[in-house]
Amino acid sequence: MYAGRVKTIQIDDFCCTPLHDGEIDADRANAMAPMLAALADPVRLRIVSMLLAAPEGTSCGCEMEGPLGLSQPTISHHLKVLREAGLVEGERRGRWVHYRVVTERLEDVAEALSPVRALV
Amino acid sequence: MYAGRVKTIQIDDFCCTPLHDGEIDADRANAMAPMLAALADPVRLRIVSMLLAAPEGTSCGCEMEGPLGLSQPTISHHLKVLREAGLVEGERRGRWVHYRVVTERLEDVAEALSPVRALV
DNA sequence: TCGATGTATCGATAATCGTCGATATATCGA
DNA sequence: TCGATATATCGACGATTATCGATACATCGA
Repeated sequence: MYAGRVKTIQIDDFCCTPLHDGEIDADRANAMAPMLAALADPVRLRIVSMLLAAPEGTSCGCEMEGPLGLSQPTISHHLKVLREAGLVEGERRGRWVHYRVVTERLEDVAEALSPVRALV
Repeated sequence: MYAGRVKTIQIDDFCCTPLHDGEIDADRANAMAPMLAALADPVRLRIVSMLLAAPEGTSCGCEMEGPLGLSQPTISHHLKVLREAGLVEGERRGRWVHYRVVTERLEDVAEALSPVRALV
């Protein structure tokens, strides 16, 4: 075996091998970020959790003002963010709009974040 | 909030049963939101994914400028956000800092977002 | 039709965020 | 010690965000 000569490089004179995209490339990252941003708020996390825990998985927005301690426009804003991220859906029933979590979307996010599954 | 009186209530004159906190109460929501916020950025998602895909699960920051197309201060900023969220750790090796994903933390986030597990 | 109630939108404000250039700090090789 | 390289911090800028009061829209009961 030759002793060295591959170049006069020191073995410590580089940091690491080149990086490449992993499971998540630029396009996927751009698609996922808005969903995570929609969840990255304490109020919206609680909304999602409350909806999941509601008797039939649905509730109207008017029930949320009390528990969350926020104004109606603010809650409407948060529901809109969640809706636009595809994480909840609203269905009008008379005066009220019943919201439910789109569990498939939520699962997708959870799945994408699971490093174990990403590595298997 | 109920629209009707508890007494002379019409069967259709209320929207739904009262809401309570689900799996995620206010404290937990406040604790989780920063972790999700750290992940709610395309650049940081790619950093995490690249680290997970790196040969030994680690890489120095200097390898990221090229693939991400961002300046060194910007990448350093994103790594700091991920560090402060507990999602990555950095270990100094000479001139370089080798970063790795704290997979346990990432699993925690994924777990908390999985509605199936939350309901079982 | 009218008044009451739930929801959405508008406009404003204070706070946060992503990005960069300039600069400081840390480590190595010479 | 000095110069080179990797990383962190600082200061600034434009963009986005969370929140609210005011207001518009939608639906119901009377």
